[in-house]
Amino acid sequence: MAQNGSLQIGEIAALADVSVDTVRYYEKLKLLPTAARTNGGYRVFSVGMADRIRFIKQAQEMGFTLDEIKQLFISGGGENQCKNVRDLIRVKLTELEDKMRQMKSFKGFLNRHLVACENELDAHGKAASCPVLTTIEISRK
Amino acid sequence: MAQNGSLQIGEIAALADVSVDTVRYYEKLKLLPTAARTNGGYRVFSVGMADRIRFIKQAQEMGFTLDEIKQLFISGGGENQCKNVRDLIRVKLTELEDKMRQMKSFKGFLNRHLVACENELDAHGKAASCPVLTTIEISRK
DNA sequence: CTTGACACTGGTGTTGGCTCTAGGGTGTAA
DNA sequence: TTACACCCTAGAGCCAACACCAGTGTCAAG
Repeated sequence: MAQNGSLQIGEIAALADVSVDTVRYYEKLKLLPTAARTNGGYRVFSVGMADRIRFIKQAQEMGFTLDEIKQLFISGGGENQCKNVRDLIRVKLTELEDKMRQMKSFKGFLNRHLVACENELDAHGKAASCPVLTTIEISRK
Repeated sequence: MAQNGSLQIGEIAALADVSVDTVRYYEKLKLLPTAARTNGGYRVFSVGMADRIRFIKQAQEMGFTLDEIKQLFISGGGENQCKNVRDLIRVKLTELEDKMRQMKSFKGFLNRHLVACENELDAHGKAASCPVLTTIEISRK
């Protein structure tokens, strides 16, 4: 609506696929810079802010908390800013790699159970007794 | 303490690396079978329960909610029990694969920034202006 | 100059997954 | 027989990350 490529909160929220509440919340948490205002008191955003919000969302999906993401943005400032960011990214990368390894092995675990499940179903149909449940100690009352 | 290889709540909690509150909480949510009691009213657990608790914790780390994990344990019962578990595992597997793909691309993203960071540091030392922060729109006040 | 869509603030509510507290009982060891 | 570590229950509290609400203001269109 506004010229200059500047958007109001509803528009940026739609672009970034979040709610307006979320945008205000992120501003309050300093995940976004304090937005400028119109005379009427409406926040105005540059289009690029949508990218930043999407970045936040993606990082979140990767298991980062909002606080950690904020650290990534702030990370001390000053002389060693770049170094701090680098260190943070390194830590996050190893965490990510760790988690991926874990997921891989858990995937294997689920896969093995899936196969067992299907064999049992082939052999006994609907009434098959589930081999997954018994494996995970369900039966030890 | 107790013979028979049966443990009390503090012992099983330590084994599974969770708090006693967590164990009681899981029992309340039916993630664990209702524990037997001593005359004095103390819960008693078999050693194997620690495995089950650890399974729950791991599934949780993989992004499953406690409720979903419960579904895995219960999943209807009766005739189609095995089929239900199978279907659930299938859904979870595709979710897991999805997430792993996402993580891989996010890892690449972080890696690229890490490289940029290190180049900048090589070139300008401590005072390097961080290329990550500017990229993610931090500078657009 | 009113209507309707959108925006504002401050506050409360929600969900998941614990965590803590109060007030009490159990059990073994000195 | 007292000390101490552990256990019990019911319920309140807590944190993250929003969602929702009331009461009010803004503003472009007709």
